[in-house]
Amino acid sequence: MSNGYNTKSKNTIIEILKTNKETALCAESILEVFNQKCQKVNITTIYRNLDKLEKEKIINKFPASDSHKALYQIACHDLKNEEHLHLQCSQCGKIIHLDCEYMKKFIQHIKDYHEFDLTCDKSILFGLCQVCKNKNLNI
Amino acid sequence: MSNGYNTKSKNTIIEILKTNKETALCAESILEVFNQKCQKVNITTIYRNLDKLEKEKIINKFPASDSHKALYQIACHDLKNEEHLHLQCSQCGKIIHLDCEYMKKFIQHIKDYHEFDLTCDKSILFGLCQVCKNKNLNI
DNA sequence: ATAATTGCAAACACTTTGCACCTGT
DNA sequence: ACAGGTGCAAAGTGTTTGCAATTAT
Repeated sequence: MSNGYNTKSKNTIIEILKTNKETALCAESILEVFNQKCQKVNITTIYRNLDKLEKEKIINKFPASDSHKALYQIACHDLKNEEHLHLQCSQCGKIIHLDCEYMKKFIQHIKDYHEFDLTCDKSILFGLCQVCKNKNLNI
Repeated sequence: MSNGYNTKSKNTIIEILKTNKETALCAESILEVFNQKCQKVNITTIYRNLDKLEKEKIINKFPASDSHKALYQIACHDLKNEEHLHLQCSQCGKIIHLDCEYMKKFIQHIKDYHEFDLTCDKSILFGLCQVCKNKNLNI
């Protein structure tokens, strides 16, 4: 019934992910921020809390990608229950939530025409964001 | 200049991936087929050949997905150099190459409006294909 | 002949698990 | 009091690497 105890670790992780809404972080990065913020915590605790938070649908887990690390992000409730796709910059890790007509049409088209039901919250499209593109030009 | 020696392992792997065009396989699955087909080979050899074949652009590697394993597929030259997206059924592993107007419009829109350059050959959209959908209903 | 490929064992990185101890309710 | 959370060490999984032996050209 309950979602377990209300521990400091759990709350701190939520807090960290909330202040990093536009980025998806890996467990290790969350640990780093955690340890700067307050007392040291073990990576195991991070993983266990992330698992719980995912089950509670408070956060969203993107399975290991190019970097071989799973990425976590606070669940996006602005977009309600609407299915939407995510873009991730391979360079800086930033996640862009796609919420536009093109995306909706595209998903519907895949369903209708290709007879394929997308699992949006497990699907990430990789690429390069504007900021990194420009950064690369200046090198 | 050259692409190394022409070994049996390398050719067998290409052969296996060619007879599995519609699916993307992980290293372990390729090994299984390999060992049924002919003499035993080590998983290390599979990985090393896959790396080489990817560099030679003969195969396409999709970074670790939901299953935590990288998936490999013979490069799709039917669609020329045209960028296209891939759908993969989470259940049966089938890969669908998307080649339609909606997809092209969608990619262009992401580029123009969201200022994000997709890396199509690293991006997989997960979901459920028609066959598996029906299979699940009959259970 | 000699450069590339292979097998094996060990290393690696990320993640999970077992168990004794600690904390929240 | 006791269910649930934590730290530590160890194990697990997929992948890579070092090195000596083998194979392709």
